[in-house]
Amino acid sequence: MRTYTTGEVASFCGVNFRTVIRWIERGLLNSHRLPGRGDHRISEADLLAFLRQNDLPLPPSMDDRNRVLIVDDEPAMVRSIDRVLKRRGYETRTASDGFHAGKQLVDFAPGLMTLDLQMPGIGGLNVLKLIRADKRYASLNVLVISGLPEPMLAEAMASGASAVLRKPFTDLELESAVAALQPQR
Amino acid sequence: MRTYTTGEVASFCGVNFRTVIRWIERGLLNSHRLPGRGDHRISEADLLAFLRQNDLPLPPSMDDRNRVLIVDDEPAMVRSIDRVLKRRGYETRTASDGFHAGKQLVDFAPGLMTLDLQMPGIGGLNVLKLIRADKRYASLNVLVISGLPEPMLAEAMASGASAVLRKPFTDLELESAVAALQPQR
DNA sequence: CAAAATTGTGACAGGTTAGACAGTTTAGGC
DNA sequence: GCCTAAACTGTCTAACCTGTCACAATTTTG
Repeated sequence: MRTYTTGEVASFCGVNFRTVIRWIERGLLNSHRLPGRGDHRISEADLLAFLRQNDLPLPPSMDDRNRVLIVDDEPAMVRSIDRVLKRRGYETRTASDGFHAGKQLVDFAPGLMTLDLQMPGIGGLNVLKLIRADKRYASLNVLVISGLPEPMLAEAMASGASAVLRKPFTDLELESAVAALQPQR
Repeated sequence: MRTYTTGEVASFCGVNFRTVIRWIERGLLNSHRLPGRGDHRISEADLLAFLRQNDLPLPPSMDDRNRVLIVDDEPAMVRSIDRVLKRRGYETRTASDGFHAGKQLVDFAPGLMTLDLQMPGIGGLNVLKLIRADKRYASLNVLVISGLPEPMLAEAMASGASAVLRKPFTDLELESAVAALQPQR
């Protein structure tokens, strides 16, 4: 389960971290503390409870589990992945080029992105590297899907892929690859 | 997303903070409240909706007319445009590929985008078409900048460019092209 | 047309807390 | 193992909240 620091909670709520600590001291928000400096760590569940209790808006990043962004330039492949994931209850969006991928990434705020390495133009590996260079997408899972040989897949893992899936794959293999990446909250 | 306090909204609108609270109480302006003292926090979207609804002027930081996104794959050209526009008081960001352009478009929410047609990968014309296919960017001005021959520029206009600027151009030509596109609100 | 009622805004007071600052320590990244 | 960004504590100030009142502008009524 993910935990948040006081600073993260503070920025979610648009307040100073000092205020978050006061909420904790007053018992409004649960936390546990690290030895050492006594850092607070707030579990996602506690934060969610607090936000709901006070009618505060959820940070979009906390609701992203259900959203999958499918990035692939072959329409047939997009449709195939889309069908499988929709059937499993995921909310999906698709992008078939780097521009759309970047746009959807911010707009849609997916929790998971499936990424074909053979993208026209920018290339899937570069998209992956750009994402990993941006802290805000640190928690985004990227499932690289490709028919390229093993060394390329290994490079993708080295560049920050959360997992890779070799083409061709069965529906079941896709489903389990995606399920394996779902954070257990 | 940024949030504002009643005091900030009050100073934007030139009224007493007490009045802002009354607007909220009357349901004219949405807000959520913090535990503790019960401070109001107004999201940028809610504030924007309220200001538009009542024909109030936008604070400069929320006014997208001040923001220009420069999209060009040649670093020298980017710097040149950037320098001219910064000097005129615009807030600028740059992108040198489709992916970044898409990301900045959502993140930065510019009022104007300068776009080079010869982009690596996706191609500027396609970027333009994608933008025009998205209703949310209907009010975004796109200034196409290119050294390509007339027929291509005409095609850009047909694809939704707000204006075109032929390379090479002088600083003054750029300034007036940008100024001509500023909507008079 | 004038007086009265209504409505909206600002001002003041009293209570409470969020934010800023300074000084210190450490968790996390390389 | 080192370095930096980010966390902690304590304190003070500024900002926010509520309630009430006065005043001005607008609308209604006589």
